[in-house]
Amino acid sequence: MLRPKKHASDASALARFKSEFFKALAHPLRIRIIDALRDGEVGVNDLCERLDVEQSTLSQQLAQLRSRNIVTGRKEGQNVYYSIRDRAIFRLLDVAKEVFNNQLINVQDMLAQLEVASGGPR
Amino acid sequence: MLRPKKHASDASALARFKSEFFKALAHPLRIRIIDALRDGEVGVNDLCERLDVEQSTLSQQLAQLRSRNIVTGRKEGQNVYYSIRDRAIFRLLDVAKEVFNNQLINVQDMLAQLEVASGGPR
DNA sequence: TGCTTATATTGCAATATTCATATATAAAGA
DNA sequence: TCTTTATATATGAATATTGCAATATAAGCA
Repeated sequence: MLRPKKHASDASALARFKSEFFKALAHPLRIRIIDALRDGEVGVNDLCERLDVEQSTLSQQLAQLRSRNIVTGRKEGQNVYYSIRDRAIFRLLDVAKEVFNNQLINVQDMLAQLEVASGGPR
Repeated sequence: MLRPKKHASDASALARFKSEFFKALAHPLRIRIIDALRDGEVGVNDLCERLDVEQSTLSQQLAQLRSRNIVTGRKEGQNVYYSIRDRAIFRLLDVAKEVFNNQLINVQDMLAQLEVASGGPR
């Protein structure tokens, strides 16, 4: 063993944190929220209509993105405007898109693949 | 509405697929597996020892990475050697690290933050 | 103060994920 | 063939995540 287990906690801790971060991106609605914030801050009300989801559902997902420091909310009067904290996030999404493109499949195939991967339609 | 709902399925489908992809990275062990494959293919047996996990647990997580086209396994005799399909994955991890660095916190703080974000230690 | 609008949070049932044990499969050797 | 070794898969219990409905909070207005 190069490193005794007692000293491996750092690498493992980093892995835990990284995975927490990716978890923030591991939900369709959260991806759509981030995409909706590409061009700057958007109000919750606006988001709710654009994404066509329940208000409480949106608020919950926003809370997750907040707790992972991905978005930040600015309160103005009764409204709250959300924006992305670090635009490097978009690069992350773009690199991800690149990985998809490398796989040379289109969205239709992606969906079919999705269903295979998850053992059939839910 | 700019786009009627019936035509929004593509963006939503892409979001679903992206989130599936990030789900693959949303687990500490899977991150560690990917990291372990940075320098080329590694046998399952070797991985199992390096990562210090149950054989079946490792095999299950490898199956997830396989089903999402992130790794591929090459069988040689009784052994199976895994490798990363597309090295763009590593760029993804590197950009993620950059996001962490932008937050200007160290691993210790990350862990503390983890516990707050998840509502306390598990 | 009471009313309305915007957002957040709580409670809870449904669903999904994880991990270990046990079992299956497949290759190699005796 | 029987045995061993390597890997994969099935089963099931524990845990985590999700999304809706209901409720709370907070700001602005009558």
